[in-house]
Amino acid sequence: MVKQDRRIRKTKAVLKSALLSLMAKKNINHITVKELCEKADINRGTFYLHYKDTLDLLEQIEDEILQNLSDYLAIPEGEILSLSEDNIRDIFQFVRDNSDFCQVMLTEKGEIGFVRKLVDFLSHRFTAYCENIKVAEHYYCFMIHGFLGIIGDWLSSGMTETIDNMAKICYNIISNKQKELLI
Amino acid sequence: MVKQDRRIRKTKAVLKSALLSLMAKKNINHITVKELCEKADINRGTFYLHYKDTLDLLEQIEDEILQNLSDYLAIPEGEILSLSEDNIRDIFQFVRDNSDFCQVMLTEKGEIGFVRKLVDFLSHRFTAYCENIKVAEHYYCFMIHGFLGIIGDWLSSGMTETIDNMAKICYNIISNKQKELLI
DNA sequence: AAATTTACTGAACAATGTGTTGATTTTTCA
DNA sequence: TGAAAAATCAACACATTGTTCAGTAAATTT
Repeated sequence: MVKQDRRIRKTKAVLKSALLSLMAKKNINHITVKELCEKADINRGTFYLHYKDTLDLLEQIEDEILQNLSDYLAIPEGEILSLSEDNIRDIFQFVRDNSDFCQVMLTEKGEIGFVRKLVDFLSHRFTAYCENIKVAEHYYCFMIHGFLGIIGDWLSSGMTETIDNMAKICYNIISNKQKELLI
Repeated sequence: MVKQDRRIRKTKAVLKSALLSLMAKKNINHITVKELCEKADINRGTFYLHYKDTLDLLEQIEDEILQNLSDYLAIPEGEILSLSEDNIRDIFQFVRDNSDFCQVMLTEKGEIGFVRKLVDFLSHRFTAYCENIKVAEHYYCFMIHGFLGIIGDWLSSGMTETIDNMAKICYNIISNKQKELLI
């Protein structure tokens, strides 16, 4: 993909940050193109040059974040990851590095469509090593939703716990280390 | 709460089913009061007699379903439930009995606010029996999100698996019965 | 550095949806 | 059946939408 004109990059960036800032305060349903453009200090016509509506903008932001996560995890072609403590820690790190976005999208302010996209993404990268595929699918569905649930809680509570602690807690739940879990 | 006028009950019922039917096809953002009322064959003024906007209607539907779930689980005052296989089965049964609502609200069409409400609801009824409160909270957050994730998948795939099977799979994951899980 | 291309602006526009009103009709329920 | 409550209908001022077009500013190319 060829590099975009600097003006376009700038326009998209301010619209992105304006939308996230508005979404922190109100539901996406109640955000109009008009107020978004006023917040971003962008002509309304310019918005329509790039996006269909606010939801279209939101979806492009989502896709961008997923691409960044994909680059960040940097999985060699064809390989798959396990839910190791290191990998879990990496994901917590990514969430904190993108907390402006994640704080909005993975908590009560967010949009269920993105959670679904994220689940699909993670499901395809973290795969089971057991033979019974059917149960394995359910198993990973469960683990990834549980993992994302904890991430959501961590974000909602202002990310006060350390990343190391959170990764340890998650890993212990996933690998069922009950003893370590209850200490 | 005193029984409502039959006309009001009827109005609310048609609006509810019209909204769910529209939400199955398009995002709540793109549903206007006008088209909702046309679908429900209700005067637009009548809608505003009862609701502020479409989101207000949706939230009232959500609260009603949560109340029904609460009645259905019928927990004696002050008691708490465990994530037993029976309790899990009951919840699957409730989801199937209310599949018109759940199919919309617990899959990609849904609204994240309801998932959050449901997590809070379930978290308060299913509580840990270990002393370390902090970890217990995370533990139950994880388990309930995982559980709801599987329910969402089950709904998305048309509820083909039997309730007994789903309950068994969930229970085995939660109680970490790896052997049964992999059979 | 000049020329060319591209993006943004500002203003206007018709079209559509919103939220409310008041008078009238219909339905409920006691 | 008669009083009360709810739904209807039409109308309204208002806001947002999505598009257009001529003019301006900024970026890229040569």
